[in-house]
Amino acid sequence: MSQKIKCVKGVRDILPPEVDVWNFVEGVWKKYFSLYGFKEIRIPIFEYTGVFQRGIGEGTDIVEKEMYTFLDKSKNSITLRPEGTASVVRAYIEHNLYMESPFNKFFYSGPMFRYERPQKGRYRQFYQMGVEVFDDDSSEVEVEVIEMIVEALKEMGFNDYQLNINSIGCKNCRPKFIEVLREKLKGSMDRLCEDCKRRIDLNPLRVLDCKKDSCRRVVSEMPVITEFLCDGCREHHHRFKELLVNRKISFVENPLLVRGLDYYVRTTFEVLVGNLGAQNAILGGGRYDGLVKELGGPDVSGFGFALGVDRMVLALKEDVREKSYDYPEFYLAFLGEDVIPYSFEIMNLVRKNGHSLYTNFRGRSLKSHMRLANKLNVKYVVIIGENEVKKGCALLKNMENGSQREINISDFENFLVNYN
RNA sequence: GUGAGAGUAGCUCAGUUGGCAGAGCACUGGAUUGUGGCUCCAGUGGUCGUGGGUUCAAGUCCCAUCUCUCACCCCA
Repeated sequence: MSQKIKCVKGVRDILPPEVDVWNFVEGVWKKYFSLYGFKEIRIPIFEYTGVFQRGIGEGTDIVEKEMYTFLDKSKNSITLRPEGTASVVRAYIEHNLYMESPFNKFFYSGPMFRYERPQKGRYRQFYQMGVEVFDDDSSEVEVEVIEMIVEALKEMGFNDYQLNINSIGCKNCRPKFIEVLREKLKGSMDRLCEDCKRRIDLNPLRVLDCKKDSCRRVVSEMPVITEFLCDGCREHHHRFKELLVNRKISFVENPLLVRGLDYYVRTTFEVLVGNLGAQNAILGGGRYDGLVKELGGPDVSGFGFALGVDRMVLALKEDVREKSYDYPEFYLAFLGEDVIPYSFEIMNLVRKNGHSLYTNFRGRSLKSHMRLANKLNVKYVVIIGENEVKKGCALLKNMENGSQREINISDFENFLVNYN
C-alpha cells in the first residue's frame, strides 16, 4: 500500500507552465465563440441521472457503462456530467429560453467525467468546450460554425487536420437504411467479429465504425447511408457541402462517420489530427433536431459540437506551446532587509502601471537573485540596494542585452507607462 | 471490461550470474564581497511503487496489489 498521497486514477493536475498552454487554447476558443455571437452558459457539474439517460440515449456506451452515478443523501440518483449538450438542452427547456429569441446560441466550458480506462488523450476527468445553436435548422448555420472552427484552429497553428463530414439522415430515412444494412450484414455474418455480430441487432451503424480488417472488408461492400437520404436530408446535405466549397473549406466525405450518441440526425462532422495516437478526434458534433422535444421541450432544432481541450493541448505544435508561456515582465532584487520598505514602493509602482512583477523574499545574494530572474525569463530586473535608497532611484537592468542604468523614480514611471 | 509494457533522487534513466544505491540534468553554495546565461569545483537529495515470499544476502528471483503508459473498446 502506497503511503504517498496522490490523485484518483485517470485524473491529473495541470501545472505551470503547462497551464499557460491551456489558457491560450481556451482563450482562443472563447474569442471566436464571442466573435460568432455565442453567449456563455454555465451549467452544473452534475444532474439528475435521467437528464443524461434520456438525452444521450440508453443504448450508448456512455450511459451503459461510463457514468459516475451515485445516490445523494436524499436518495436521488445523481450523475457527474459526461458531456455538455444534455445539460444545455435541459437548461434551455427549464428556463423557456426559446421564448427569448436573442439567445439561441450558447457555449460552455468545463470538466466532464467518464469512467474509462485512461490512455493518451483520454482521462476520467477531461475538459470540453462546446457550442449549441437552437431553433435554426439551416445548412448555413452549420457552415458558419465550421468556419468558426477553421478560423480558431488556424489561429492555434493547426494546419494539417482533417475535417470529416457525413449525413446520417433523419427519423424518416435512416430506419430504411438500417433495415437494408442489417439484412446485408446478416448475409456476411460469418466474416464479422464477435462484437459486430452483436451489433447487427443492437445498433448496426456501429459496425461501420469497426476498425478490424475483416469487418472493414465487409463494410466496404455495404451500401452507404448518403444513398438512402430522403429528399429533405439530401437537399440539406447538398446545400451544406455547397456552402463549404463556397467558403473554401476543405473536407472529406466519410459515409462511415457515425457519432456515438443517439441524438444526432443529418449533418455530423469531426476533426482529426495525426499526432495523437488512437484518440485522434479533437472535436466533433452534429445536428440533433428532436432532442429538445425528446426532453420535454418544444420541437425546435439543435446543432452543436464539442472539443476536447486536453487533446487540443496535446496536439498543439511545439513552437505554439512555447509562445503561450506567460512569464513575468519584471523581477525585483533587493539587497538586505533595510531596503524592503522602499522595494515595496517600487513594486507597487510597477504593478500599478499594469506590469507583472515577481520577487522572492528569501535573503539572497544578488547573484542568486539574478539566477532566479534569468530562469523566470523576465525582461527587466529592478535592483534595489542601499545606494538606490539613498539616491531615491532604482537600478534597471535589461536582461536581453545586459545593459543597465540608474533611473530616478519619475523617469521610471514614464518608462513603465510608455514601453509596450 | 480485455491485452501488452513500465515503475530506482524533483526530472530522464543506468544498475552485469542475487553481493556497499549510481550518472546526467535540476536544486543550493562557491570560483566573482552588488550582477543572470557559458565554464569549473563542492554539496543537498533514495523506505529502489506497495505488501508478502525464497535466500546468509533481493533494486535484481517468485506471488499479490496499486499506479502509469500504449493498444482494444469508446469518444472530445
